[in-house]
Amino acid sequence: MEHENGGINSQSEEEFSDLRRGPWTIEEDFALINYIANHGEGRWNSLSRCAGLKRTGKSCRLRWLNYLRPDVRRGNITLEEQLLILELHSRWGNRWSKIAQHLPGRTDNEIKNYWRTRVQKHAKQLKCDVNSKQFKDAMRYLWIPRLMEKIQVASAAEAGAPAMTSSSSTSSSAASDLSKPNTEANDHQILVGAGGVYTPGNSKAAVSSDSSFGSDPMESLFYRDYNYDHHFCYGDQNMMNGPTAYYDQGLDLVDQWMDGGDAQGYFWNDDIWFLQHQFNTQ
DNA sequence: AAAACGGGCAACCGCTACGAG
DNA sequence: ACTCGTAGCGGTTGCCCGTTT
Repeated sequence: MEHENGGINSQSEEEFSDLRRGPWTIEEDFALINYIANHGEGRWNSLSRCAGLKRTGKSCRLRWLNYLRPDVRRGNITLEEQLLILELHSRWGNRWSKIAQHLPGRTDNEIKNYWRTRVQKHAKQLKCDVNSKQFKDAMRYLWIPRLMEKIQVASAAEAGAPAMTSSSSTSSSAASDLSKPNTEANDHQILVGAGGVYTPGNSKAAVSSDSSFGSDPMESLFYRDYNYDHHFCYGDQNMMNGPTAYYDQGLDLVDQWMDGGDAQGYFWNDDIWFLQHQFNTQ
């Protein structure tokens, strides 16, 4: 591919006759780190020149922000982070930078890649579009509650308490209760992982339709955002049809999972068993 | 053993927003 | 009001590497 940097900021960059592209070398990384350590970041075009790097300012900025920055976190996306990503994406869509602001140390690029490689893969395997109502409902009512339960179980196990499992729990499974046809409880309750029943009346935090977060996004997730009346609908008119509509679609989804489910995914694989169990034992 | 394939991820590209002059 | 330089965003590309055939 020919080099065609047509952006406004390309003029000074064009002065370089031999701009480097592609993967960064250790030497380049050190040069960038050392320069920023001594002079700070910003003014990326001049920074690149002064640091002796034959890279565009853009490239330097990206390398620093996504890889070299001291506080950047790399590696496995935790369950909590997965939950946040799913929830925030359902709220904001592909606003990767905005989503990344709520995951300290994670970059927009990493979150974007996670979404594309993991989440979209599952949608593909379910033979539905990642933006389809079907898939979004699956996320909201099956995947997210399941993730929350896993987080609760993990934290309980970490604290030495006997963990509640999907099969042994009587009241902890969001999916199991949500999967039941139209009941009074389902109209007004969202089960928060293994932590018990959440209703609009027992919110631990003020229930608000405000789309912004408080200081702790995770707290918002657990105690505020899983309020059916105020948040789960997200203005989605179809969801106003209530749990019965959800139930029918949930069954459809589970059928799809059984037919063509993922055999590799981490929690997804586990969830196939979980979902099968939930829908077979009701 | 080697080629083909596919997933994951770093890096690039095009574009917009914004502030300074 | 306009131009220019810069920062930042989201989409896309292409490479690397593990797995499968």
